[in-house]
Amino acid sequence: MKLLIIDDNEAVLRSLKLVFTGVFDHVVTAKNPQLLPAMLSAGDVDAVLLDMNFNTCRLDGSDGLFWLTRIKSSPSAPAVVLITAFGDVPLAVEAMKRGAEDFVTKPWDNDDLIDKLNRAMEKCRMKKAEQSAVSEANLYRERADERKNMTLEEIKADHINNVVKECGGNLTLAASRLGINRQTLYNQMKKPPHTHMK
Amino acid sequence: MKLLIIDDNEAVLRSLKLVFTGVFDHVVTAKNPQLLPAMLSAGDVDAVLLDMNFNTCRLDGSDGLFWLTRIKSSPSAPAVVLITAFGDVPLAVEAMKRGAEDFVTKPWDNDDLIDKLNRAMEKCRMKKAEQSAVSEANLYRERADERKNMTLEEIKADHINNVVKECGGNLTLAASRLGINRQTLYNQMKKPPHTHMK
DNA sequence: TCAAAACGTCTAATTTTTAGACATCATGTC
DNA sequence: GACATGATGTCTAAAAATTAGACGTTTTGA
Repeated sequence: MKLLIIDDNEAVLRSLKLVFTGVFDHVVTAKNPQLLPAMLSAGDVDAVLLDMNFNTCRLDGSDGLFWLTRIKSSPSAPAVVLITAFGDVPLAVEAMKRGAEDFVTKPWDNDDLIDKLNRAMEKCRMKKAEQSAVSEANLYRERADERKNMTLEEIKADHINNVVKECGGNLTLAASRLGINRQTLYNQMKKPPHTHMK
Repeated sequence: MKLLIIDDNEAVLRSLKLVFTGVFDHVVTAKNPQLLPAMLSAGDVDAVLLDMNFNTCRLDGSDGLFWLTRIKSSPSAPAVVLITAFGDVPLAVEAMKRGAEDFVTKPWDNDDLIDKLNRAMEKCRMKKAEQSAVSEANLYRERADERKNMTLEEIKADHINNVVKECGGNLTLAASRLGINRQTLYNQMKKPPHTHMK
């Protein structure tokens, strides 16, 4: 498990790092989010604990929202927990709308923060699992659409392939499952990909 | 468009109703959420504007969270926007986690609130559309699983049925699409549902 | 090591598919 | 309404595919 902690206050950074050392295998800290894209590109970050204010002129959290959106733009994005000293309700709501898993205010409680990070990662895993289930299901939908324009010969060849694969190459079993003669199965498999008879 | 407004303060209720009359076709108000399940059962509510505190002894919003969860337990749940005078960040975050589309604090701005309701409904529509797309795609996945255990004869019959349906019953066209002789298509369709040859 | 199962191949009988032809029926276009 | 175009239902005879069964060899698993 790898955690990225981004906060412009060095004392906070040290303190947070201490909290999470032992909880995460790797804890990486950074004083500003400029290097975030590079750090995420490796794809091995499981969670990001992100402060909302970096630009001392802007304490409205828009920096944090910007980087949150940036992090969450990837489908393999890590869990993101936002942390801020100047948090108000509208900011928290906006952050949640943009996909943050949690939003906490300083000062924080160590155990509570650990708990929130764990839950955030779990939630993020769930979201990803759901998303991949969706894309997988969509593949099936696309296949069904393609089937509509297939010739009977192609459908047969396709199904034969599937069943043979399912039977681990056992042609006798596959023929039995398909309800056809073993010889016929041989013939069908000997055919070149697209043979238009006559 | 139908809006449900739940708030224990009658003055607030009247005021909110005024705001949304003209924006929604129907605006129904209630002083407490006890009747919510009954009001939602008709299924014609598009949005709920829900106050977080009804029990005067408990101002932590737990009542609101309870009812939020209750409303969102149905797959056809309406959009929910929470409104509270005692809102803090943790409560707002928890509400968003539980599926609220938005969370606003009193006092409110009329135009802003209208805007938030509209966006909430749009968001809710998007969620539902996504959800129904998922279930539809899952149907296709199930069909593909069933196909695995089908006989070649059954697969052929199934595909023939689909293509014929696709061609609106035009057998000549269907035969052409299937890449088979018209006569053959007649023969296949004349077969009783399950004929195991010989 | 040994038996059961799978493989590859063959044959001859059976069944299916095919192209083509033909008259009839529906379609919609002028 | 007349007419052309395309779909339908049916037939034939040739071509092609499928079938059960058989046989020796190879794999597999106990």
